[in-house]
Amino acid sequence: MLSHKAKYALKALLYLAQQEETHISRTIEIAEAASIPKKFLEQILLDLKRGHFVGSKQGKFGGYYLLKSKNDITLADIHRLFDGAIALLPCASLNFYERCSDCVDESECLLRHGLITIREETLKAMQGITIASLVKK
Amino acid sequence: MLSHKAKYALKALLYLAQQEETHISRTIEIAEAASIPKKFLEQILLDLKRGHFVGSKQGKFGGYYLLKSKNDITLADIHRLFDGAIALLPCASLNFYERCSDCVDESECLLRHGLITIREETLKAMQGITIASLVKK
DNA sequence: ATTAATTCTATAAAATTAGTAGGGTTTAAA
DNA sequence: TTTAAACCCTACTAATTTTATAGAATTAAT
Repeated sequence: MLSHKAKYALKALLYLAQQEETHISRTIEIAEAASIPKKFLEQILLDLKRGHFVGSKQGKFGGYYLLKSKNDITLADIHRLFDGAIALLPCASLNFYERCSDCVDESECLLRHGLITIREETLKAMQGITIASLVKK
Repeated sequence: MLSHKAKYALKALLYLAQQEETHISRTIEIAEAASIPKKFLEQILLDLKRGHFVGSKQGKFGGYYLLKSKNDITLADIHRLFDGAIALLPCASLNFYERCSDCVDESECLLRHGLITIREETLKAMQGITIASLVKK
């Protein structure tokens, strides 16, 4: 399941993607349009900025805008940024690999093999969903 | 990600699947073989029993055994029993459907459509992984 | 200077997770 | 019929994560 943070991030990105290219959106504007608590959204937008998905303009008349193309922001990206690994266990993860503390011999683990299969399929599916594909409905 | 409970459940089921058909496994035996805290495993086995995946024999020389065929226990089943919905949001779930409180009009939600696609693909993949397929390596 | 916006850090309440504790109940063997 | 060995059940707890909120600092345009 997605955290609220990830869900709100996606909704915010969808909002930005639907504005004109040159438009700069204020946090409060996004928050109201997408029913997201404003102060919470502030943090989320900063995370998206640190992840180089959005850019910002500070000061009066400032706000946020898409930095990457809608076609280059995938569900997998946002999941990883806010909710971490796509895989079902850290030992089956590419980007968030961690050994299981209760694992005796990883290469012999019956579970890991199956979970790597799942990760591959889920990842492919999540990479197929982009902000652009969602906006196009 | 899977919870420890779901992971332990899968490891316990894998252990049971590798025993002879007639063998009854004690909790302590599974716990030691699979490095699972015994008292925690007790709860998990009870949940598996309530889910009709395993059967039990009480009293002295009692224990647990597989109730369903290894081919009929899927990763999707165990995920749902311990970790709930397969879908990334409750509004995109079949078995754990819930409306989003921040959603104005669900039929118009751009996110939901994509998440239903993901759920369908993930579910198919997870239903393809059975205890039998994991044991066969 | 003033105003309006982002940025940053700290805090807090609520929920979830990962167990632990301590019995109660059932069964079978001695 | 007593006893031991196992499952069964409920409650509790400590730690972590999640979901925010608060308030001040910084930045930029007028």
